[in-house]
Amino acid sequence: MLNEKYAPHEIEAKWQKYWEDNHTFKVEIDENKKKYYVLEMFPYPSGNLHMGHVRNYSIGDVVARVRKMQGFNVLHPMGWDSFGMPAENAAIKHGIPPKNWTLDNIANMTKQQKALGLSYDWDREVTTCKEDYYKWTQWFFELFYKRGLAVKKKSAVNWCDTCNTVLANEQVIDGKCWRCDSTVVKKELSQWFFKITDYADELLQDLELLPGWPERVKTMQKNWIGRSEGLEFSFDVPKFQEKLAVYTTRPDTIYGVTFVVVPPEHPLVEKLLADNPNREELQAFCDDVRNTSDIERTSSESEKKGMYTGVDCIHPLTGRKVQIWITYYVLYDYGTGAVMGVPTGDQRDWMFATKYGIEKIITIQPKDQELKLEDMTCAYEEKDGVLVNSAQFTGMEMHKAMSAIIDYMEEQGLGKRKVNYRLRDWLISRQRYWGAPIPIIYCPHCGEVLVPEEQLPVRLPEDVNFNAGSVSPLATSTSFINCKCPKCGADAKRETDTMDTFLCSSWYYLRYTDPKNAEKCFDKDANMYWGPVDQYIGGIEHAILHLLYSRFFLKVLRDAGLVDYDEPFTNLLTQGMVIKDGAKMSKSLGNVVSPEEILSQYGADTARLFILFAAPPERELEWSDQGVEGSYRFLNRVWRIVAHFESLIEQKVISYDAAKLSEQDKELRRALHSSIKKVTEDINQRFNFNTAISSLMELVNALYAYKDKCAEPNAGLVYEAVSNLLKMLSPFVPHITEELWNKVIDSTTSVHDQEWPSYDPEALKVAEVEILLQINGKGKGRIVVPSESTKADLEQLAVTNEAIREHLEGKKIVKVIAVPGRLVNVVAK
RNA sequence: GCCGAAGUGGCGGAAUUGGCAGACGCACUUGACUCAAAAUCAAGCGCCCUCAAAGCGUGCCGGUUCGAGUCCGGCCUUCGGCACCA
Repeated sequence: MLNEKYAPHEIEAKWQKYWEDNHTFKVEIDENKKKYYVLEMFPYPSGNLHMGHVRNYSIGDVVARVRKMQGFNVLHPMGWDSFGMPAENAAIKHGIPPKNWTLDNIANMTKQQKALGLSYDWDREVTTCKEDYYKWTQWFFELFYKRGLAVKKKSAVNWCDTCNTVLANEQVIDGKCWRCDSTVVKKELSQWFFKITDYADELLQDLELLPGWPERVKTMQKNWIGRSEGLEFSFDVPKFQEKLAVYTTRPDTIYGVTFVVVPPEHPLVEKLLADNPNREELQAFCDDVRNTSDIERTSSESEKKGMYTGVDCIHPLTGRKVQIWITYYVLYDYGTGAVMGVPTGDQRDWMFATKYGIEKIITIQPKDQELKLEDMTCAYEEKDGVLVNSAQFTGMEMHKAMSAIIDYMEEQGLGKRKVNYRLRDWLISRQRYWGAPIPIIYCPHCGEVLVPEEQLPVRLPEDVNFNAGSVSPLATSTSFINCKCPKCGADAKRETDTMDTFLCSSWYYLRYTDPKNAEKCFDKDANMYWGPVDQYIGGIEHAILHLLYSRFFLKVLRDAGLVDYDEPFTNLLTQGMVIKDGAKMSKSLGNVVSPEEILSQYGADTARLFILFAAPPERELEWSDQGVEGSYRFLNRVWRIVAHFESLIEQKVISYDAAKLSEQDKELRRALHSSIKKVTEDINQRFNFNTAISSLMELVNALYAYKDKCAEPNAGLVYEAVSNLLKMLSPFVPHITEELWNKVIDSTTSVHDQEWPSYDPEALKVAEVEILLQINGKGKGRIVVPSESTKADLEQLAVTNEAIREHLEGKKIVKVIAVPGRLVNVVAK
C-alpha cells in the first residue's frame, strides 16, 4: 500500500542504500551486448558540488539510464581530477597536508553525488593523486620521452607570479592566468614540453571525424591550431655575410617589399648593434621594448614603434636594397621571427611606412582600375586583384600569382613552401608540489636519465616546505632530490618539477575501462571493448584545453599501439552554465544556490527534474526557485495519480482488447503512445530532455482527465499507461519511480531493469481530424473530416463549404491547395 | 577585424520536413473547497479594443511562396572564442 504522501527523503535514502548494497550499477564486459560509454567530465575535488556539477551529472545519468534500458551494456564511471593548486594553497594557508585536504573533499563530494542517485559504477572510481594512478601518468611521460615527444628546452615561457609556476599557452586567457587571473609575464626558462605541434596537422584534419561535436568547439580548436600556408625565403645581408629568413602568406606581394622588421630577441640583432654608429640609441630602444609588458606588446591598439638599424639587405628577386628595422610588433616565436614589410599590401605595414617615411611600391591593384600612390590612404587589402610592378608576374591574377611565385622561388632555390601553426608546444612542467613528479634523474655523468619503469611511481615526499618561494617545494626535500643514477650509480638529483594536471586528465577516460590493473596502464582488450567514449558531457570552458590535450594524448597512444582508434570522444555535449538573476552564480554576487540546500528541501528527484526541464542541455539555465517548486508539484501529482489507480492496478490485469475500447480509453491510449514516441525521439535524436519531460507531463495530465471523465476505467489500459509512465520517468527521477514501481507494479523487479517501451503506430491513429480552411492564407473556418480524407476530398469539401462560399462571393478561385490532416487553402481573386 | 552561436508572451521555453505561432511549466487573475490560510481542483491568460468583430504579432528591411519563426539577400543587437600569427 502506498503512503498517502510523497516523502522524498525517506524513499531516496532507502533506494540509494539498496542500489549501493546490491552494486546495481556495476558493469562488466559482455561480448554479447553492445557497449555504450557515457562520461561526464570528472570534477576537481574543491569540497562541494555546485549546480554546474548537478546539471552535468543529471544529463549524463539520464543518458546512461536510458541506454541501459535500451539494451546497451553501459559504462558510466566517476573519478577525481585531484592534483592541483587549491590543495597546495590550503596547505600553505592552514597547514593541512594537500593529501588530507583532497581526500576529505573527495569523501564529502562523493556523499553529495550519491545523494543525487547517480548510476555510477563506483568500483571503477579513479583518483589522479593516488599512487596507483599517477604511476601510470609517469609511465606515459616516459612513453612520450622515448618517442621524442617529451623534451626539455629553454625558451620564453609564461610565468604566473601568484601561482609561482609556469603555464601552458592554453592556460593564459587574455594575458592572465586561467586559475588566479593575475597578469602573466614572460620568463626565459628551461622547461619540459610535450611536442603537440608534431600532431598539429592531424589534430586539425581529424576534426572532420567528429560530426558529433558542436561546431563551435571544432571552430575554436581550428582557430587555436591556426594553420597557414605560405612561403619561407631569405634576404641576403651582405654586411655580415648572413641570411635573414622571413615567412609570408602573401608571396604575391613580394615585389612590394621595402623593409624587413625584426624583434629585439632576433639572433641577428646582436650583430646589427655590434659596431653600429647608433648603437646606444638602438640598445636603449631594445631595452625599452623588453621592459614593455607582453600585453602591451601584442595589443593591436598600441602604436607601431620601430627604429631603422642603418643596415640593409638585398631583395632576392629585384636585387634592391631593403631596410632592416627593429620593432616589437613581431612575434619572435612564430614563423622565422622576422617579417617582410609591404606597405601597399598590409595595413600595419602601411602605417609603419607612413610613420617613418619608408618607400611604398604598388604591386597589387583592382582588375579594372589603376592605383596611384598619391590617392591611396590605406593599404590595398581586397580579396581580388592583379599584379603590377612584378617583373614577369605583372598582369597575373593575385591568387594564381601566389602559387606561381612560390613555384618560381622553389625552382630558383630561393625559398620554399611552408606550413605554419599558431599552436605551440605544450609546456607540461610546473614548479609546484601537488602533482605527479616528472620521472627524470639528472646525473653528473650521464645527464638526463629516465627513472626505470620498475621503480615507478616516483612518490611525492611529505617532508617538504610549501613556502619555498620560486623553487618547487620538492626541491626542499633532501630525501626526495638525492638519488643514485640508474645508469652509472653515481650520486644524482631528481627533477623537482611536477606535471601539469591537464596531463593527468588527458587519459583518465582510458583508465576507467580497466581501473585496477596493476601491471599495465590498461588492458588493450578491455579498452577495445569499451572505447572510445560514445558520449562525453562537460562545460565549454574545456573547448581547447582538456579536449585538445586528450585528443593529442590518444593519438600518441594509438601510434604506440596501445589503442586502435583515432579520437577519444565520439560525441560531445557542451552543457550551458547555470545562472541566476541573469549572471553566473558566484559568491561575490551572492546569487549562489547550493545543491545541498535544494536536496534537503525537496530531494534529488525534484532537483534533477527541474534542472533537466528548465532548458535544453546546451543552453544557459536560469535558476528559478519557483520552477523548482513546480517540479516538486509535478512529482506529487504523479504520486497521487498512481495512488489513485493503485487498487485497480493491483488486479494485475495486464492486457486488454484494443478493439473494445471506449472513446476515453482510446484517447488515453493515444496520449500514452504518442508520449512514448515523443520521449524516445527527443532523447535519442537530440537530447532534448526538456521537451521529453513536458511530454510526460502531458501524459500525466491525460491520466487525470481519464480519471475524471471515465466512470469505468479499463484496468489493463491503466496498467499499461502507469507502468510505461514510470519507465519513461525513471531515468529522470529514479527514486520516486522505483518506489512506485516497487509498491504498485511489481515488488520483485526494479523499474531500472525494464526495457524501454516502444509505441504502437496503430494507437496514434485518430478517426477524425480538424482541418483549417483558409482563403489566401488566412483562416476562415474549420471542418472535421475523417482522418484518411485525401487531397481531392478536402478540396471538394472546401469549395462546397458554406462559410468559404460566403467569403468567395464575387471572387474567382485560382487554385486550391490541400494538405491532408492539416489545412486547405483556397487561392482566389 | 576574423570565427561561432543566439534574438519568439510578464518569465523559462515549444513549434523536429515551409502548413493553425506560443506545447509544457512558472508567474498572474477569477472561481470551487475552507471559519480562514496552505494544499488541491476548475477556468482564463500575446498585443490592440469597454466587449465583440476586425486588425496586428517570432530583432529590422526586402525577396521567394498559395502559405515563412522556419528558406534567400541585406542590416541591427546580444553573448562567446580568437586576435599585431605576417
